[in-house]
Amino acid sequence: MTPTRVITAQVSDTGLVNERRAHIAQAAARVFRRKGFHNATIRDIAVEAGLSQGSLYNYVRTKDDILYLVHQDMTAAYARDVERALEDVTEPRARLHAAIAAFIHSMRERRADIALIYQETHALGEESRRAVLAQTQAFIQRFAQLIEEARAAGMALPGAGPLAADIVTFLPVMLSLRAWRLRDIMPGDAAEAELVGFLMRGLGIQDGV
Amino acid sequence: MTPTRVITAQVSDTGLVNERRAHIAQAAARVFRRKGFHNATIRDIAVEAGLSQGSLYNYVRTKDDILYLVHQDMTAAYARDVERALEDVTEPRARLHAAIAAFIHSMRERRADIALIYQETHALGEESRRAVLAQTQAFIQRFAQLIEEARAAGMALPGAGPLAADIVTFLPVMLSLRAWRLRDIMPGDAAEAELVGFLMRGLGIQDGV
Amino acid sequence: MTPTRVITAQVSDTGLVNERRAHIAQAAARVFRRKGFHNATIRDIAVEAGLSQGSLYNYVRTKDDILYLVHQDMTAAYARDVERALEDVTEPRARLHAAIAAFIHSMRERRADIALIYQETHALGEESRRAVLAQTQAFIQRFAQLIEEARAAGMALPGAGPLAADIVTFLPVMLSLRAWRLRDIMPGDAAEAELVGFLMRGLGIQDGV
Amino acid sequence: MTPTRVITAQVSDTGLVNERRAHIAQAAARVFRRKGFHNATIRDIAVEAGLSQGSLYNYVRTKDDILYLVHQDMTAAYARDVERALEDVTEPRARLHAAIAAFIHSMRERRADIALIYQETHALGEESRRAVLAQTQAFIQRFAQLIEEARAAGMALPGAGPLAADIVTFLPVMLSLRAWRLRDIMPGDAAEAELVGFLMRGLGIQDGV
DNA sequence: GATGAATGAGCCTTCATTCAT
DNA sequence: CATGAATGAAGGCTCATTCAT
Repeated sequence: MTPTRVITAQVSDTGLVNERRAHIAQAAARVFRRKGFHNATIRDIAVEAGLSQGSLYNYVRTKDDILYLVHQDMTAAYARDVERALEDVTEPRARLHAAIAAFIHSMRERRADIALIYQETHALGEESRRAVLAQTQAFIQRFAQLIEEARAAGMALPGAGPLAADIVTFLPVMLSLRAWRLRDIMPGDAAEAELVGFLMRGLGIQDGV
Repeated sequence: MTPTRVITAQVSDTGLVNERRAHIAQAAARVFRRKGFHNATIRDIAVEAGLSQGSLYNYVRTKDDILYLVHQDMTAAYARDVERALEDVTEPRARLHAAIAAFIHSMRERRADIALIYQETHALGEESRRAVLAQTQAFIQRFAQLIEEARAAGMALPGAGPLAADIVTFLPVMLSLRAWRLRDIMPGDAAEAELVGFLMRGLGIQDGV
Repeated sequence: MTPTRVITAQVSDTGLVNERRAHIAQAAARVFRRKGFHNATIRDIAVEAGLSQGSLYNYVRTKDDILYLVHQDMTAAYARDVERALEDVTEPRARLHAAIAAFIHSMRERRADIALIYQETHALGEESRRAVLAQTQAFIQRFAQLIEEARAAGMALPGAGPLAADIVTFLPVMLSLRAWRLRDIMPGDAAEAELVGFLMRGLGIQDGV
Repeated sequence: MTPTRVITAQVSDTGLVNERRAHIAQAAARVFRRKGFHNATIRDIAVEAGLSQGSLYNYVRTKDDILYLVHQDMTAAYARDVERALEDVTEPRARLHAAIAAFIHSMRERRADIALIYQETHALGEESRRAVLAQTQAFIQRFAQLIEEARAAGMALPGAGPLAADIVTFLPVMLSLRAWRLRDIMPGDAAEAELVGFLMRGLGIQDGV
């Protein structure tokens, strides 16, 4: 949510800076998906973004900055997917269910980006990594909150222990990190459904009650 | 199980080759854990292994070979952990339970190695990656088999769908990839216990029956 | 004539690229003459050219590219020598004579470069070699053409068989590849004269008729 | 003829040394023809010779030594071809003709070896190169001698100047260094015939008189 | 602010030669 | 004498970053 880390720029026009950075992050994401972070060069990214190398460095200080921008965007993206799914749902039990389903769906749709995150987070510099993990942490706690609210609304969640939010936000990542297997086993929506069911049972929810 | 990929060596003494390769893989793993694959240099690895750069290349042909050796060893390691846990257990339902618990424990104990695998598999060359994934696939199918046997022995597994083995072999990875969070939440064995419970419920197993 | 092979550059300014490449080729030629292609390092060449290694690679993609540039330049150089000698000569019989004499002279003057070509053409990559040989072939055919024109103009060339152009363009190479001997036998211009005479007689030309 | 350069060996049994060296030179020649001198490794040569690397170094001190042995053998080979052609010919004018024809034939048959010599002589160390050039020089002088004897026997050689022996021993090299062209122009024996004719006319010999 | 050429540190890999067994 | 593992010095090439224009 709140980007912890500040990237300093050569350019002073803040609006321009933000606009360009978003543009750079998107271009970089495309390149990273294609070649991975380590095989992507600054040149590649500049070309994809339609900028000169020199210009790029007016908005970003290091390659690490770019990776950070990409992480931030991607993390924000799936968080946004979940929030969007919650927009029209008010009943707490339904909200928890909707969030889980939305997250699962998001993981499958964004599997390429998610894989990138899980592969390259460790390549971030200390500071960047901390900022990204904080962002992820906030997302996990969002789920903890949803669980709490469902419970407060009377939902029986006998299976929801201290790790519940972590489990719920981790297992669906399988749709990305195990995509190489799932491809051959079953259609994606069936996989999503099975995961939803598994998580529900794991939390101890019987028939959505 | 059956290593698909063969690494050719300059040295002919097979015993020596195997011994040295194991040594190199261990040294490399230490370096990779410290700096990641891309930031680790062959020099680093040679020094850590107590070899000259030239000697290293008598046992390995490329840096990719080293990463492959590391992957293979680590994948074999947790598979071995599971097999060991099964050695004295014969009853199919107990075997499934034992395997799950052992795998979960292994993931926590080997969390550094597991993180390495999940971060760097994509850095493997095509052929190496295929070989490693085949090895992983075999491991997943081992669990599919255990589930099948438990079911054949009369165990009710209403939650075990086509993805059961994948889920069981993926969720515990959380103990590695989310180690940065768990550290602050609860002691490791409690986390293990919670995961075991979650998986059991997810599979639809009631109190171990 | 028409350079078959295209070298891609990192730098886009075409004028600069051409200028620098010419400069690099000359520097490289000096280094190659001194140490041979295989013993010359990119570092050597960069230093000789007054460039950094990195800069060098902005104009050239591989060491092979450099060798190709050198070959191309040198081949063009002696071809140009011959063309220049033909500029003011119109009578076909005189043109053939002028071309031969000019080529012989060029071989002696450029003996160091020619030796380089004959020693290192085989070190060129497949594509480069083909391009250079095509260039050489065009030069040989130029002589075939001159011979044809002389014959059409009524010159008796009883000795000019299918290999005539090859012979005429090969024998003078002796002034380069046997320079180690000629040095001790006779002055260069006398050697040139003897070769001219030999070729003339070989072609069956009597007293320049 | 007289090998100027002495190679010191680790092994004292002279007979064994000579035998092994001949063996090594032949194996090396095969490897060199296949990959060129610079791309051939000592390992390649040892394998081809059926020796261990260590053993090889008992008979030879450096890679340069090997190249020297190969040069010496190859140079001796075509010289021997010429001598053999002279064995049954006594008449001086016929001897000159036979020598030229034999040399031309040898150049075509041994074109791969000859190309190797012309490409790699410059890779020889100072001392080795001098020894090889001395050997070549002796061969050239053999031709000078044959020319002299033919002249003494009454042969008119108006075209034979100071370079005659050099020309006669150089032009036929064309069959090797221009093999890439001749392949497409005419059959090898026709090429040989044309060269014989050309040299004869060049020397001023009319119809073998 | 934009551009893109320049830079230099560093990496993977090869290989002739040595030497302990 | 034979073996073959060990070595270390290079070498070609890449690329993030800088900086003059």
